Amino acid sequence: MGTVGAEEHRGVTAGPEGWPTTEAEAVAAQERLREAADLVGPGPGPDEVRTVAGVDVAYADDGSLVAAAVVLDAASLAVLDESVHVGHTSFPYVPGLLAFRELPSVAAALRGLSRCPEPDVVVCDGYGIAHPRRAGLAVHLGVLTGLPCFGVAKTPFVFDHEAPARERGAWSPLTMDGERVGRALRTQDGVKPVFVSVGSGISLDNACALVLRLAPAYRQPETTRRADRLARRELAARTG
DNA sequence: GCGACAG
DNA sequence: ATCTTGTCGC
Repeated sequence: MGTVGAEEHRGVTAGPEGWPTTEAEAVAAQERLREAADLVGPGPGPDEVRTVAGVDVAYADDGSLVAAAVVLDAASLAVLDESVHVGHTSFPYVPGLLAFRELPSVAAALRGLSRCPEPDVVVCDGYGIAHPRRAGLAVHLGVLTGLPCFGVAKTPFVFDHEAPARERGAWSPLTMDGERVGRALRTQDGVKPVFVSVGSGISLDNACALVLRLAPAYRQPETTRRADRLARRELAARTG
């Protein structure tokens, strides 16, 4: 259980009051967080979701970063609102503690949404309860914002799963110690699946149904693609 | 005990 | 995450 590097400590004042600055504090915060997550309510079903937000962060070599939030119309996938937050890293990347590196900036980007400040659902780039302490990025953001939230990751991390059938829509359980923590969901025929796990305020069924609507043409949901593109474009514009 | 490990 | 050209395929 080490301490965060000294250079990484600078700037933590920019984060929320009481935001962890060491790995030990972060782990303790996650233990408390899992209690606050809503893993019961099914949340909004596919036909009840009008607006969906996607968030992502892009990093530069010098420690600067750009967090982006994009809100899409769930039916047409048209962009309804966009927001970026420019900042710098205040916590290193530590497997299992990604939220402490990304969330302060992501929260800031969400606060910057002016046209559509309260989307029906938020989609994260990473995991929810599929996490060593059941407190991944999406759980954290869901509790922090009070909005239904789930995660869509690109790699299996440390979980087990059988390959889902080849067709779009096919899925198989993502497990950890025999416990179901998410799903490997095929969003395109013959393309590697994405890994969906609940954060808070929405069921796994509803999350997966929404992911399929958000991914009509590519592996990843449009929310993530749009947020990723926006963050990179803004970072490039501020760099060389 | 050590290493691997979302982005 | 980021570093990076061409290349195979619809």
